Amino acid sequence: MAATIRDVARAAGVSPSTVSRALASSELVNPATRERVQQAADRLGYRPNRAARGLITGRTGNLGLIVPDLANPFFPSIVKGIQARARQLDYAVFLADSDEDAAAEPGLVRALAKQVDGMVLCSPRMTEADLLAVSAETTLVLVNRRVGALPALTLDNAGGMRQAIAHLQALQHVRVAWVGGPRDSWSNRERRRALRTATAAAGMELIDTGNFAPQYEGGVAAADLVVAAGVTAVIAYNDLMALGVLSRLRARGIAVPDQISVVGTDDIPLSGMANPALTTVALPKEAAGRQSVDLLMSVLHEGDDTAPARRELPTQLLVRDSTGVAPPAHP
Amino acid sequence: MAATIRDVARAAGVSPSTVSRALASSELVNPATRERVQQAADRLGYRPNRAARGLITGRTGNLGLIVPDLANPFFPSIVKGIQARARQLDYAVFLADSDEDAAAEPGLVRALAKQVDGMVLCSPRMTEADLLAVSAETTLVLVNRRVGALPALTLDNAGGMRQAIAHLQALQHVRVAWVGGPRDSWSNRERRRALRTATAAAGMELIDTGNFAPQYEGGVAAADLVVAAGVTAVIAYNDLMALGVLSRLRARGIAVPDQISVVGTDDIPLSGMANPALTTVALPKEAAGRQSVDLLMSVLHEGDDTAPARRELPTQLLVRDSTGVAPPAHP
DNA sequence: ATGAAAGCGCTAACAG
DNA sequence: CTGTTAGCGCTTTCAT
Repeated sequence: MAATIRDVARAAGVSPSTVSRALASSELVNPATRERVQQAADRLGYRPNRAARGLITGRTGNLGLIVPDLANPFFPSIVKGIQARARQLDYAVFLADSDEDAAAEPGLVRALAKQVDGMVLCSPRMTEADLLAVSAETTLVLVNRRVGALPALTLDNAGGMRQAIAHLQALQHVRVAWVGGPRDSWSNRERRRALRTATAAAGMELIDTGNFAPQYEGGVAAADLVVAAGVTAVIAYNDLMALGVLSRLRARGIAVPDQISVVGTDDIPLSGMANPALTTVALPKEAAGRQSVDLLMSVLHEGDDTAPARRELPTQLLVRDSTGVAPPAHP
Repeated sequence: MAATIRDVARAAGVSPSTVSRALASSELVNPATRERVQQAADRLGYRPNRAARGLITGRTGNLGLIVPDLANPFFPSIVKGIQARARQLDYAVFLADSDEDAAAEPGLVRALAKQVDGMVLCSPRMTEADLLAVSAETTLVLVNRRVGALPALTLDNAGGMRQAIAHLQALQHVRVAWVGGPRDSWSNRERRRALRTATAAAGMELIDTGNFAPQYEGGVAAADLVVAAGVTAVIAYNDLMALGVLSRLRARGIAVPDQISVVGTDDIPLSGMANPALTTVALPKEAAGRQSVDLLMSVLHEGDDTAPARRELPTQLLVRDSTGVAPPAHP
C-alpha cells in the first residue's frame, strides 16, 4: 500500500526518527543523510500521514469553514478567498453548509472541532450563547458577525448604508423602504440600525417592510409592500433580494429607476448583469475570506496575549442604473 | 483539555476498550455497563477523535471534493447536494477549488488523499493520464466526466442537446450557432458532439464560434461572432455564457427571441430571473451531488466486484422566453 | 548526528 | 461480557 515513514527509513538505511527529522527541520541532520532520505522518500512516493502527525503534534493542518448557504452567491466568493489563502499556507479546508439552520450550526462545529486547528464561521446564525459555548471547542474566527471578544472580521455595514443614504438623498429621495433579511442575521440588524440612524440624520423617512428570506423570492415577496408603502427608493438586505424586487416591479410595470430606485448589498457577480444594472454596496468578499484565514493564523500562533483580534473591511457603494432622481411628489 | 476515552473509562470504572465497544457496537456489552459508560461520556462531553480512530480502522469518515470554480453557480448546487448526503451519512467533507487550473488538480487530490476515504471530482479538467494516475491514490468518483473504467456520474448531455435542437427545429430555425466552453471540459466536448449529430440529423446547420471562458464575460465576447454568423439561434455551453450573450445582444439592439433565440445549459438559479427568462437545459445538480456520494459509498463498500459503477441522470429542456419562432429568412 | 523508546487516542485481537 | 496487549504512523524526548 502507501509507503510509511518506516519504509523510507528502511530504504535509506536509517531510523524512522531520522527520516522524520530529515523531512522536517533540515538543520538537525547530516546533509548527506538528508539527501539519501529525500531520495528514498521520492522514490517510494512517500506522503506523510497528516492525521498521524496531528495525533502527536496537536496540529492537524486542517481548517474548518461553515457557511449558511452556498447557494447564496455571497458565500462562494468568501469560500474562494479562504480556500486560496489556506492552500498557500498548506492547510486543507473542511466545508459545511448549514442550510440557514441556526440550530444545526453548533453540531457542525463540534463535528469538525477535533479535526481542525481552527474554524471560520461565516455569518453564523446561531445564538450568542451557542457561539460562546462552541468557542470552547476550538479556535474560532467570525466573519460578518461580532460577539463578545471572539476574533472577528467584519465589513463596514454602517459605512455602506451611510453611502447609500447619502446617494439617495443627493437624488432627492425622502421616503425609503428597507427590505430586511434573516432576523437571526447580525449584519441584517447592523444594516437596519445604521439605516435608521442615517435616515434620521438626513431628515429622511425609513419604512421597514419586515424580514424576508435572503433570496430572490424574498425580494419578490417584499416588492408589493414596497410599492404599497409609497416610497421612491428601496434598500434591500442583499442583491438577491434586490433583484427579486427589480423583477417584481418590472412585472407590475413600475419603472426603475424612474418611479422607484433600488439599492442592494453584496455586489454579487450577477448584480452588474441585471437590467437595469443594480446599484449596490460592494463588499470585499474574497479579501474577507483571505483575511479571515490570516486572522485565524494570528490567533493560533500568538496565543491569547494581545487584544481581541478584530478587523473591519471597508465597503463601497457602486452606483449603477437602478438608482436615479426621485420622481416629483404627488400634490 | 478535551476528554479522551481513558477519562471516560476511568469515570465509568471500566477499561478503555469497553468504552470503545459501549459507544460503538451496542450488542457486545452489558446494558448496565453501557448505560454507565454513556453517562460518563455525556458528563465529560466526550467526543471521539476521528483522526485517531481512522489511524487504526483505516476509515477516516472524511470525503474529498474538488470543483473547478465555486464562483460558477453550477458548482455550489452540486456541493450542496454532496454536503447534504455526506452529513446524513456522518461524513465530513474537504473542499478544494482548483480555480479552473487543470495542472493544479492532481496536487489537490494527493494533498487530500490520505485524509479521506474517497473523493468526488466534479468536472475535473485534468488530463486522462493524470486522472488515471491519481486514481491510484484513493477511491475516486467522477461527476460530469467519464474516463476509463472510473466510477462516474454523468448527466445526459446528448439528450439535452437533442431536446434543444428539436425545440429549435419546431420553431423553424435552420442555422444555429454553438458557443463553446473550456476546451478541457469533457461535457463541452460531449455537448458539441451531440449537437453536431442532432443538427445533421435534423438537416440544420451548426456554426461553431469557438471556445470561451465559461463565464458571463465569455458569452459577451462570443455574442458578436454569433451575430456575424447570421444565425437565428444560439446554444451556449452554459447559462452564464448565455446570459452574457443575452446582454450583449440587448446592447446591440438585437431582439431576443424575435431576431435571435438563445438557449443555455445548467438552469442556474438566475437564468429564470433574466429578462427575457432563459430557455435552458436543466441538470439535476443537487441530485447529482447526492448520488455521487451514494456512488462513492457503493464503491467503497462493495469493493471491486461488480461492473464499473456508472450512472447517468436525465436532463430536461426548460422552455422559457428567450426562444421563439425564427424570423423569416432574408430574400 | 543518529537511534531507541515512548506515546498521541483509538480499536482489534486475544484471553479470560 | 470485559480487561490486557498491541499497534495504526508519526514525532519527540532521551541517550549515545
